[in-house]
Amino acid sequence: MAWVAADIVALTLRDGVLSVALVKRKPRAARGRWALPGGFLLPGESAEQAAYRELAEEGGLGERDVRLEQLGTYSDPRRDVEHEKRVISIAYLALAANLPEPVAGTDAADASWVPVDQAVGKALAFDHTRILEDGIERARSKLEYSTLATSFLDETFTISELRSVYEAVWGVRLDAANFHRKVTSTDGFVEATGEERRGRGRPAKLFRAGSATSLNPPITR
Amino acid sequence: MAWVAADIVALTLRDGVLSVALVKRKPRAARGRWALPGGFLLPGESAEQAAYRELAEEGGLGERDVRLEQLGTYSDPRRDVEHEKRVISIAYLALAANLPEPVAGTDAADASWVPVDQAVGKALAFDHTRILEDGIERARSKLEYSTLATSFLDETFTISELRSVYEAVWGVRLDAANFHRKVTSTDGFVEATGEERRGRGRPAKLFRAGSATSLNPPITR
DNA sequence: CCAATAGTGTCTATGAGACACTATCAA
DNA sequence: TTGATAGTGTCTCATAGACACTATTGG
Repeated sequence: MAWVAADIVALTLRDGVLSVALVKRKPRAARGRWALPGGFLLPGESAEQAAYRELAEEGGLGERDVRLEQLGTYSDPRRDVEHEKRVISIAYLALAANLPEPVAGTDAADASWVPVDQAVGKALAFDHTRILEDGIERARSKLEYSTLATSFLDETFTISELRSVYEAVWGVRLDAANFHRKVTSTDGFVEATGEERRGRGRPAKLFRAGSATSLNPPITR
Repeated sequence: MAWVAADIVALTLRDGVLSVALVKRKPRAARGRWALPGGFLLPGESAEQAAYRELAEEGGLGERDVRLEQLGTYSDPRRDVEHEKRVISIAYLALAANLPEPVAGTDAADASWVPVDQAVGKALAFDHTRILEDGIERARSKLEYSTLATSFLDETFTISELRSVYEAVWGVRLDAANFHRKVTSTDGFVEATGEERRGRGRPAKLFRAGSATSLNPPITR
């Protein structure tokens, strides 16, 4: 018998920096420490439903705004010695665009977006640093062979914005010319809307996410 | 509060056919139905430890013989209506070579290897058909970009044997010449032992698994 | 005009796949 | 010798990446 929690690695880009939602805990266990948002499953609720519920409570996000994917389950009996009962955590990866500042719900004294480089350096509660690292690595590798990158963007976006997702998550520079050709020539990755966006320089065509979910060939890191 | 089980999709090649270990259940819930091997976590035991314990009990396998990888956690509240309490399952994928016939342990009236095509057609207990399908798909896709295929083979093997793993798991024919070149020219995938194996035809050089775990570029399906 | 950003052309090197060919054994 | 299996050579086509170039805007 164990308590089952759903915890969430919620990633977004803030000013071009990959950031994760963290909350300052209010419950007795690990009170006052920074942790991933999450909470226990309610009776009759699946872990995925619990994750969506937590996202709605702490971030005001509906199912349409966010892509959720199961990351893994953490069940080491020593992972959470501060609870009286055994706790296992089903971790989810959530990606979304322009997430609002998270709100401190009933279980949190504070909540905010933290650049991932800083977040992995913080001493997070329980084994959340490990979960966070696994989530970042999952996001990095899924960019290669899936269309996940578009989840970080609004419904319409330019190719430059899509490229900057890759550059922010991977921490590399990509050749703009080759990236443009590759993305637009991959069937189902993006589709043109016919609109344009003006700024400094030549106006950029706008695209929306296509129907494909996996990329073949992949975008190489 | 929930009961937590570890269930295992244990795959091996039997006469060139991808097969999965199934047990006929003896416990009250779903008694007499075919299911994946598995069982509840003991106090103080992680899910991974529980999975290894079940493999040892039902297959006589040590940690060295098998590669274990977490597949996912299944937590739908209706996934297991036959139990009185809620049960969630942490599923593992296990790959091994030449597995012995599984033995019926305390929780099983019978146990055997079943070709995966037959197994997905059986009405397995709970949501085990879904878990099995996820496990097969995971194995198929991991062959592409990891060195997982060598887990299906003995410590030393020929390139033809390695190729037949891909052919059995993917259900395709691969060009022997190109496969040989690709595998031997990928750093760290296989390393020659200097030995040979004789049979009909030209003797085949023997190899063992190299130190690499990920394949770049991948083997394409 | 210039700076900035978007997007195209083009060359090269690499690698996948087709398939002809050579090598080495058992029977 | 023949048939079977292992392994190499070689050609073609596709594509990734480098980078020069053109296109279109704001200031």
